Amino acid sequence: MAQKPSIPKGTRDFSPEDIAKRDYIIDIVKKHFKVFGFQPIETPAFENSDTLMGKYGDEGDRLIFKILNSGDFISKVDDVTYSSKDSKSLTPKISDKALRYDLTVPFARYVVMHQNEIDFPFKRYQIQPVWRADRPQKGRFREFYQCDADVVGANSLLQEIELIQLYDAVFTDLKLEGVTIKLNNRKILAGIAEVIDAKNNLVNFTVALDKLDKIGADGVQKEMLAKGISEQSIKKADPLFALSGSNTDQLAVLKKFLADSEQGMSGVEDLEYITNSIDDLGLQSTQLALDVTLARGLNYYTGAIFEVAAPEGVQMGSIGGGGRYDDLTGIFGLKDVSGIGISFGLDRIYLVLEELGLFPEILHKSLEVLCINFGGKESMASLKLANQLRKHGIRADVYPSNAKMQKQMKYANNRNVPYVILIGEKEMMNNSFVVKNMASGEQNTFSLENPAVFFKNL
RNA sequence: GUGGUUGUAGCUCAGCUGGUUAGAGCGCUGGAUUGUGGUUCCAGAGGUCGCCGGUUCGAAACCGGUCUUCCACCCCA
Repeated sequence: MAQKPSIPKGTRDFSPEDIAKRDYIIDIVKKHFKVFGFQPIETPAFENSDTLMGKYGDEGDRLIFKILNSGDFISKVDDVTYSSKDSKSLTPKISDKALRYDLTVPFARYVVMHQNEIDFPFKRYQIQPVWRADRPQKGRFREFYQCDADVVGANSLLQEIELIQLYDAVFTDLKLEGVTIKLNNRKILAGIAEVIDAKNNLVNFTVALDKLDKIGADGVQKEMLAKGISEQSIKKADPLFALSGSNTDQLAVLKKFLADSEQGMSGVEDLEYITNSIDDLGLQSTQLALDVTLARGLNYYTGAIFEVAAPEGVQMGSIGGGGRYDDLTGIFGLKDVSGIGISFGLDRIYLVLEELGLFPEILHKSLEVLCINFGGKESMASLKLANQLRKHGIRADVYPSNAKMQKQMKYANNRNVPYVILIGEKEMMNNSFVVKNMASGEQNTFSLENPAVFFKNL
């Protein structure tokens, strides 16, 4: 062998068993997307750079994979830019396309481009890979799948409630118990910043607050101080660090805390309405937990913020996230269209299901029946029988060559085939076939005249 | 992008402070078993020790670089 081939860092091959498991998740997610009235779209793997750049903050820009222009792109760069050795100014001259970074921004672009053919409110789902030039870690890849459901053109809180129920429906169907849907509202965060006099430091404040469960109150306060938030402001925020108890308890505290902030109170009202409605409607297996420290996607979320945490005891970052964005399409020239969406992190859900052993056993059975090949007329009879089985939707195959029985049986065993069929010389003579149950070792003979006797209760 | 970590057979991993021909289990191939897998027994194949360079009489081991793995930070699904 020459040099061993490899794949880029953070990417993966998916083998048949992986695909079976991924399809299992995708099928369930898709099923509920459809049942909730979402319609599928797909967008290109790469977009024009200016569609993506600047939409995810500086950090996001860094993580976007840029695609080099075709042709002799370097000769078209002017000497000043070329010799400046500055990637930031050089990049736009040699690259005008980039790989999709998430599904939300391309969707916003799609809505604006197709606004005249879309019936609003528009509920769309999209399951496609996205790419980030991040450094890989557990559950973090450079190519991974997102499964998004978004509603645009509807700004009632009913959407928030519905999407929480959608999360619940999917995780219940996946038999993944103990998932927590964390809920916050950007208006709450803005209100807090207002009340504690840190309005112009909102992002730094929330990013630091987000780390509360990770680095503790001390760590958060230290970071806030370092980011230029005054000691008085941090002191005023003190009640937040101790916030705990039921959703109702927390809301009561917030109501007092945010009394002087119009925006904050509006956020409290939203959360109150959502949590009350969910209490009313009920959730099957997930739980909804208010979390004022939650601060994701600040670059475009304006209202609700969601984040889905794996069951306790599983070491995994969030397995889903989303929120409301009042003006996402505004950046592409379509004003006043409110949107809200959630995302399922397929690859992380996969890892969680794997860790908890929640994939159904049936996924391992890629083939239900294998016919042993005895060559000649016998193999033709097997092929005929296999075709009859296939017509009834049974996954059946004939071993492709007249190899040793031992080898064929071993193949069936390794592939987890539950039934092996033998049609040899003996069986040909009396027009029959033998079925071996691989789990029990039991063998039964059936007539080739009426194979349905065998397969009717498969 | 910053700091650390890992890489030895198809897989999981041993391999001592540098010393002859680099090991195990599982898997694979063949046989015991010419119509029976999964259990058992016997035999066998399979490695430029991630890659490039350096130190040394001698490197899987030490040093430098590079790629990769995983982890923390940043950020995120």
